[in-house]
Amino acid sequence: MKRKSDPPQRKKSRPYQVAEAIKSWVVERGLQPGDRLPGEADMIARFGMSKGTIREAMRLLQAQGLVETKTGPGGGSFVGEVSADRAHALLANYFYFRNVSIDDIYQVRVQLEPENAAALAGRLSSEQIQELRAIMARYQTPAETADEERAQHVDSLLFHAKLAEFAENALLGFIIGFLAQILTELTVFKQLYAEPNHKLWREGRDHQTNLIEALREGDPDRAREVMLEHMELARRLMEDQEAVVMKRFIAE
Amino acid sequence: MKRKSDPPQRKKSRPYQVAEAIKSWVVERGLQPGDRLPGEADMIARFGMSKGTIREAMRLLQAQGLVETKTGPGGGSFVGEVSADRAHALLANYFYFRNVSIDDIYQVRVQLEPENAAALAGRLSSEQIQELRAIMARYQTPAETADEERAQHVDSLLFHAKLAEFAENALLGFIIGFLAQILTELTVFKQLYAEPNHKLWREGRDHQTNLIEALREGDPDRAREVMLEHMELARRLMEDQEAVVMKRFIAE
DNA sequence: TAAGATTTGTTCGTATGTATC
DNA sequence: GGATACATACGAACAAATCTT
Repeated sequence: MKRKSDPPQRKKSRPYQVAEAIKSWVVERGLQPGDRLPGEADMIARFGMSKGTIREAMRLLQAQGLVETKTGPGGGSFVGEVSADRAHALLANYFYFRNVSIDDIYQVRVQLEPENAAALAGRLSSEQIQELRAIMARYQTPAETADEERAQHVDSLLFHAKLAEFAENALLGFIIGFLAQILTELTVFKQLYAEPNHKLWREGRDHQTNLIEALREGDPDRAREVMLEHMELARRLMEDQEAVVMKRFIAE
Repeated sequence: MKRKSDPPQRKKSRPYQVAEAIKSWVVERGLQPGDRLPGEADMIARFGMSKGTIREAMRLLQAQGLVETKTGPGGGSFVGEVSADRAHALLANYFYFRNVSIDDIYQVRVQLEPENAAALAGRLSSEQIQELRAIMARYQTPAETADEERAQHVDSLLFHAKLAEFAENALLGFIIGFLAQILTELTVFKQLYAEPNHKLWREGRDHQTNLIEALREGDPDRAREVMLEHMELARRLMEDQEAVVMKRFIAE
């Protein structure tokens, strides 16, 4: 398919082979998160390789979030479920050497956030609505200092992260959550949102209030509409900010 | 922020600490892909740790695609750029234990593919247009067998992957490429697209022909429109297929 | 082609750390 | 607190890959 003339294709290292074998093993047996994997000694015997090699293999899997290990009796390696945070971090690495502008992020957000809002209309429990209100409450009073301003922006991104968490479509939810995460880091570490524009910011809060209403009443069209306005507003707010990009490595 | 009462928080393993240190080192010095990292012997001296520990640290970084190593003279560890394929694979792991239906995928595609098409209108070189045509050429003749049918569907997904590759918005491009990748794997390994519907399929090809025209002429609105129709058609084609989800582990 | 130099890859034996009972 | 079971870490030697001459 995509090979020219069977290029070099170096032999894969043994830890790598072991890691692949373990993954296949997990898939074939349909193991679930928390299920136990063979211990070190066991693997040394099974694969006929040294302890170091086996350990390196486990590190490969650990870095991907696929296994977790514990020491002590009853310890060992277990199948792990990749957390959203870890997946965010691994994905952020991909963009580290690539240029992604704020506007690039909003180009995606404008498309997906309204869709998520619409899909959520009428499907949130009163507890979930309550959670959203609780987050909103944190930025009802006007910010006085630049630090407060930043904190409020982070909270408003948390609002979107919550909506992402509530999404039934895990794919849609992940992407939105990832974007909120990136914007949060940019807000905290860079001087994003440097110049507050209070009028526009108040408009933004009104959007969220209206959005919660639409979600509660189960009006998908209105939820989509409100969120779209909200995104377009935010995008305008960010207009000057450009070229500031994702420059970070995995946190975990 | 999110801690209850400073929970256990076990001490991090040494390889993990070393990996973190190396990442910071790369970030602080602004190292670029291909840049050389200290050799094993050097690190053993710097960190005052054993060879095995250092090697495990490198494996952690390797699994994330952040470093590459080569043996022999002039070999060693180098800063690596995370490839799209690797990022796809790492991300797919996140969805392994989560339910993502075909329709979930299309809910995102319907929003993003038209946007990408519009953004690309009038910005493709004639070489790029040629590449797209070359791919399309592969499925102009009606498929006779089920295998041919599948191969054609894979090629048509390659068409979308190419558009993703051409995207100037790396974020948008990545997501679209990821979805094309997932659908390709589902097509190849599961019996997705099992029942060919020739009439709808021909419509799909016409869409792509029209799309190329719109891209060449630099008509974003038409490009968006055509792609949207194309997506809605594809979504309808997949209507019956549901619950088939991402069940696989990392490939490379 | 072949030998030597350089750097990562692998092994084994031993010792230490850590959590459970 | 002590015994147990497990991962974690060290060090020295050897193997394999690859570049240079």
